[in-house]
Amino acid sequence: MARYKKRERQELLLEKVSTDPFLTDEKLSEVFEVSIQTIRLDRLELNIPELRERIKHVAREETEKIRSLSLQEVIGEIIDIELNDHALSLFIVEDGHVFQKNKITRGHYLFAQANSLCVAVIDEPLALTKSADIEFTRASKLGDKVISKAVVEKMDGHRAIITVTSRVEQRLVFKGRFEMYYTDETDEGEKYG
Amino acid sequence: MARYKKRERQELLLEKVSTDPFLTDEKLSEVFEVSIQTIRLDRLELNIPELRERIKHVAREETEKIRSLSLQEVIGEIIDIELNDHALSLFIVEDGHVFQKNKITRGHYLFAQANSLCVAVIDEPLALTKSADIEFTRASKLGDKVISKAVVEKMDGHRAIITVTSRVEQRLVFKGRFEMYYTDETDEGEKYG
DNA sequence: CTGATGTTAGTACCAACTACTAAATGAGGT
DNA sequence: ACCTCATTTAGTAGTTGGTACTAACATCAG
Repeated sequence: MARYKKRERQELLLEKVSTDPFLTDEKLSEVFEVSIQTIRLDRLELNIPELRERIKHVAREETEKIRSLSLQEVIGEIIDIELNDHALSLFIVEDGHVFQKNKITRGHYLFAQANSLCVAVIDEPLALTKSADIEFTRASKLGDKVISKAVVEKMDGHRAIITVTSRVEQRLVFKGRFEMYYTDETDEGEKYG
Repeated sequence: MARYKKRERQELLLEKVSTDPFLTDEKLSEVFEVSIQTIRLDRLELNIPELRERIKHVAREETEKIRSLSLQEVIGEIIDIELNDHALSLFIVEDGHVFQKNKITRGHYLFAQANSLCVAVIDEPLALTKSADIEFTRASKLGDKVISKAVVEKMDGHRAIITVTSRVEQRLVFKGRFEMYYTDETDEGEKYG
């Protein structure tokens, strides 16, 4: 392992640090077979913060991601809404949403966007999906911006019919017809899921 | 704000630190109006690690959570599978999967379990959901163990029909009929999503 | 050979600690 | 009021993983 020249080492350093932020300067100096000072100069030039700052950063970032990925009320970001009438949301397909092999979006994320949009558009304390007919008309892929539109067709008593269409650059990727159950009693829930 | 007595202070300390792990001993000593040494004695007695260790811990823990919640290939754990015939999976409803208000499972997680089971049961390089008719028959809740069963009804050419039923303690919570598109060409994907 | 670029050494200093000793302050109990 | 034990505070030395700075090498190209 002949030592790298500056340029090369710095590129590898960036990569190393971003894949494993838990490396001290000392460890890095061993990996690259240079002195600690060299590593520090490199970090200075590349604006890589010190170990503790890096860790703090991932800790904060990840806690936020957790909230936005798993605890969020809605998959996708709502960009327009008229309660009990219609709603629009944007969902950007990221790495975790696709099949690794071919980068095609997993169907259930498109469904999740549509489903949570239906829940959101209904202006009642409790709204649950009762049934749905759905169709995936085209494959969407990593990086796509999926715009989903929900239109409330009918509301009577405790039942709403909503049609959803999702498009990437005007082209339909998903459509569905959702039957929702809703009520103003907050703690029902022994009926549907 | 009269200062607390030891017992009380230590309980509050545990709570404080777990809700916000980014607090230094100095900040904590200000909050509780005691000296830094007192805080350190408390941490010693309660086995609370120092700031840096706490941060390191959340940073590592959270990165794992991310992977298990968002990047997993299958929602739920496959417990039995006979390719092109049938498959069973178990999905335990956790905090991130339910509505906070009433702890009812969001529909799209049940759909995700069924959908990913359908993808898994088909023994071909590429399998995509083309359409589905689904029904949520009962509400499932936080802590429920949902067993999903997929049965391949028919396979011809590039099309498979799969019926899925999901139950919590024998009681049906979800059922669906999935139409899947599949092919042995790895990089198709311009058809469905 | 000289100069620029790159690398290493070394010092002083910092935050946020641990580990330890020792002194001051309570709060009761009799 | 006095003694006592628990609690709190103070202070010192040492650690990790750094920053910031100065100064001394090393390497190579023209």
